[in-house]
Amino acid sequence: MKYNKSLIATLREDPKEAESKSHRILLRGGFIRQLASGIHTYLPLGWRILLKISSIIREEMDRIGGQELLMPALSPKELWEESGRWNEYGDDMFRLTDRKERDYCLCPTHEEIVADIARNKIRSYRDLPQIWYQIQTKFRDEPRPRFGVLRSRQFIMKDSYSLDSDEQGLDKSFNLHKDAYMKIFNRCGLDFVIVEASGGLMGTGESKEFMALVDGGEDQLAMCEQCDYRANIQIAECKGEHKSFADTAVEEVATPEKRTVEEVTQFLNVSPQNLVKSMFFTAPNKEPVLILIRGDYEIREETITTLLGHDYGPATAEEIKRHFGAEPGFIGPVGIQDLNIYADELLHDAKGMITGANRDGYHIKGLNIGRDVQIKEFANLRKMKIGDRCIKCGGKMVAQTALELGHIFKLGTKYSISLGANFLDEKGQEKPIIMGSYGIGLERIMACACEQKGDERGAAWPISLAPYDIYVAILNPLDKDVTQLSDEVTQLLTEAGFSTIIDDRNVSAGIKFNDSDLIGIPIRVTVGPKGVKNNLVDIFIRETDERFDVAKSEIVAKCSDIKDMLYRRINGH
RNA sequence: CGGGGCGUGGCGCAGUGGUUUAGCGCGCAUGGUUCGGGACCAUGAGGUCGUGGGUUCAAAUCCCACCGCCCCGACCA
Repeated sequence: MKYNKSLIATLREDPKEAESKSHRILLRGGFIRQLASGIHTYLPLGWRILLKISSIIREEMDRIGGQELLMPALSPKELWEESGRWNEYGDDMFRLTDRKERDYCLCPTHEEIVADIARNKIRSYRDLPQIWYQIQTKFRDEPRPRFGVLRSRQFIMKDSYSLDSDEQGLDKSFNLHKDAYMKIFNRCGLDFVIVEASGGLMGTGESKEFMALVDGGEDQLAMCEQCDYRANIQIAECKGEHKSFADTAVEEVATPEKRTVEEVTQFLNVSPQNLVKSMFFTAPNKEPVLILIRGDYEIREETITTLLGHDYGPATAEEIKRHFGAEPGFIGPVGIQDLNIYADELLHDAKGMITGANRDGYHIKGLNIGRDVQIKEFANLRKMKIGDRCIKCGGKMVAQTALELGHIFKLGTKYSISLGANFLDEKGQEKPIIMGSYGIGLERIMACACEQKGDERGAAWPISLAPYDIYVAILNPLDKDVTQLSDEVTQLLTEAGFSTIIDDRNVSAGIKFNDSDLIGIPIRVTVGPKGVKNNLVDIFIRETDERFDVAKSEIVAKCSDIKDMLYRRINGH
């Protein structure tokens, strides 16, 4: 590949829209180009990286028996109505209408389509298990695309689906994927951890996320300092301390305009632990509920989903006023008869608490949960705070930002039941297929490699992902001796199986060096007038900053050694 | 959706009512001199100043509306 005629366009200055490290590198290096918010072109360099990633994924998916297929990106509404997700997905789903006024979506994921294939093709337990996968473009109308390719509205995903006849089969498929994913991310040269995760819209079964530790990632991980407990902070559980105060009678106290925990604690000169937050949750066509959390905690929304279902959300101020006769900030559980009340387990037996009085401008003191409130269920409803104790070992919990690379779910029968994807078991009984769903974000692997391996000079691709193995810098392409040597060198390297990009531009040396650093090609071979007299070239390793003078006859051997060394570094994980 | 910022040749920016042809750096084109960490000289091409409306003798510049993009938050496989 000759640079001179290529569609490689590096930018001399940082594009102003890029703030995160990976976004800056990808844009400056000419790997991607934005077309609209959250929508990108993958330019030749970026696309070659994505192709490298794809082939690693293919190899590992094929190794666990996955069969590649390609489902359409466009899907009719009916399938999504069968599963209920036509409504559940809401504004995150791109929708469109055809000329006959039929509704379609651009698929954000493909469980429905898989279930549809399965209900037609799978008849018997003898047809199971199956693993189907595709590498395909997904569409999600994210409320806020950001960080370039990290959260975008159109992105490439490897999604696979397992079909099994029983739970043991699902466990096996799940673990096969877990192992394959570890191999994939290791081969891509990334540092990652596996954490407990939330299923979100996918379902409520077991799920794990593959998280890359990066500064400024979108997700937060909760990690125990002592043991190996790691979880997405959204679902991390923790041990908390029970607190109780003096057991007194309920008493109203004026708290004019004091609505938030902070305002009330300051006004009454108490600690947040002394407060009970009352949160009103509603869902369309379902009974609203009241959730009680101690003042020093936030609600763990995952619990709402698992406890109540994900159509529940915080009520509007209007709904609160209508139900409680008071404004948000002044509502409480006392005297509430018509609602199911759930309380965090730390409030069990709590006495002498402060909460809203259901009267504007007033709170009540002396709340005794056991005495004054009818609790339907106590549960762990609170979000972990840094410094809480580990649920497993009691160690101290810390937080770290991370980037989600992949996610594996045990779906169970959610989609097979709603879409009627059944099979006949050994006894001739009809049963729903047990499904799993597994995703990897390809662009995220690319961006993550920039975050973890890149530096102020630009990208430094792991050899397994690099768009080219070797950057041949021709320092003076007008010098016949130099071009003759570089032609010979390039031919030797190509014949030895290296992919090369040849910088034959008639520009100054500094530009070539800087571009090769920015583009992040692992090995650079410099052919210039200095070495040409002695048939010497300069070989430079981007990742380690090592430099060697090498005779023409040794170039291929040296580059092979370096390539092997770079692969060993990756596998040394 | 709330808060903040930005929109001027390909990129980064200046200009914020009146030297009538809107500037600067980079890039691009042509010719020449250079050539080991972002060279130099000369000549040249390229802009409905996001869009629409308004104010004014006069608008990139002031006012209104809309659109787009970025950041923080909300939300989120």
